Amino acid sequence: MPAALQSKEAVIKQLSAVFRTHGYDGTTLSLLSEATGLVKASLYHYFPKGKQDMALAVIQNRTELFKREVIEPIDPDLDMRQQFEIMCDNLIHYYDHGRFACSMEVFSLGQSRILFQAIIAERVEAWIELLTTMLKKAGLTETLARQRAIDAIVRIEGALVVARASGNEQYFIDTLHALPAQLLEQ
Amino acid sequence: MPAALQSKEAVIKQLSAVFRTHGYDGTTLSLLSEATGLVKASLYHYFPKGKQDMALAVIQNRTELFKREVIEPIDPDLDMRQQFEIMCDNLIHYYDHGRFACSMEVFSLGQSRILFQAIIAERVEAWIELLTTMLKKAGLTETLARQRAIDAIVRIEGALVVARASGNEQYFIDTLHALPAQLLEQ
DNA sequence: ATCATTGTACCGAACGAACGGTATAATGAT
DNA sequence: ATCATTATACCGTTCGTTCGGTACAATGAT
Repeated sequence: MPAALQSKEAVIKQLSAVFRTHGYDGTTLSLLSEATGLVKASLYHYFPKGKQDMALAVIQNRTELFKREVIEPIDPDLDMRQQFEIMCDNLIHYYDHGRFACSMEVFSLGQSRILFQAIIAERVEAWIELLTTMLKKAGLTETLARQRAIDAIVRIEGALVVARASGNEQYFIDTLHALPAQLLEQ
Repeated sequence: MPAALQSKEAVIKQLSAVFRTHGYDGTTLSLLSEATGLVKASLYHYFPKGKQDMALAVIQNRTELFKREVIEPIDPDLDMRQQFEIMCDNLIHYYDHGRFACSMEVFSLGQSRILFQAIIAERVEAWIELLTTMLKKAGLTETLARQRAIDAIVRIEGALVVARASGNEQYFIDTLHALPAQLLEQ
């Protein structure tokens, strides 16, 4: 068989940038074609069910990337403050310094909201659980840990929106730099 | 002349719900027609330049609504803590209890990002200034006031995203109820 | 070592449907 | 009679999707 011009993961990452810039409904096959260098028919070779398949691949890729590049690199032997600092640095890269929206944000708008509602909701709750566990390890009570976990995700998502709406990515960077201290304060 | 079946503001409010649910690119004239009960020709009678005009009307309506229903009802004689509490209650209604996205969020995605970038960025900055002024009145330093102002907007926008992504509007309500205390703490 | 076969990677052209938008005639309250 | 408003029909374009196919590398019987 012929060698692929680029790996499937490389293709998905380019799809990801388009979906996260234009949203699901705003993303056209032409845009995806332009971004990947593959014509529409070729995209259907990789993703037989079309646009839905591509969006799903992006969601799965983002989920995996989150684990691999945000969570797993955190050394569990460090103290919790340092762990949160590393996590936030990783998040800045994961979200491309605030240049693109969060996949959970864009896929909860329009048509894609109905298509991916369940899987996105699951990811939000899983993230809340993860942060709650970390914050309990840092010594917070169950209740406070959960509150702060939600607040952290709220801040991250909000910072992405504010950065994009204002055209100033610094709002995102600053928010994430402030986060570790805020999570653990008092 | 024949009386309009509904006021222009009523029409715009229905357009608003569609745009804030589907985003600019995801909003079709069919959806807008369905939501308003007006056929396409009628929409073009009210908004000669079409979809762009309608989106612009929504942005302007939201700006005005924000002033009229969020800010102006705040009694400036109350102490600042109470003023923030009223503002947050007003915001819960302004954002329809988290049922729809923020117009600044959706219009900073896809095509509309290019179309409305400037006007949306202006609105974000104006909101930051407004909150900064209020927080200085509450006794905070310029620097801290501005930080907290940004943080408040970040939290509001983030809470809308988390509520929508998780399908649980309570995340929005809870975040807004916690906000007044957080703005003024220590 | 050869070569027909197979499976993967990719593409050109076209599909019906829906898109945003427009032209124009009919409607009906003043 | 006027004129804001709406209905109908239509425009060109682009949408997501599909079909028929080519290019090419690995395979395996000879």
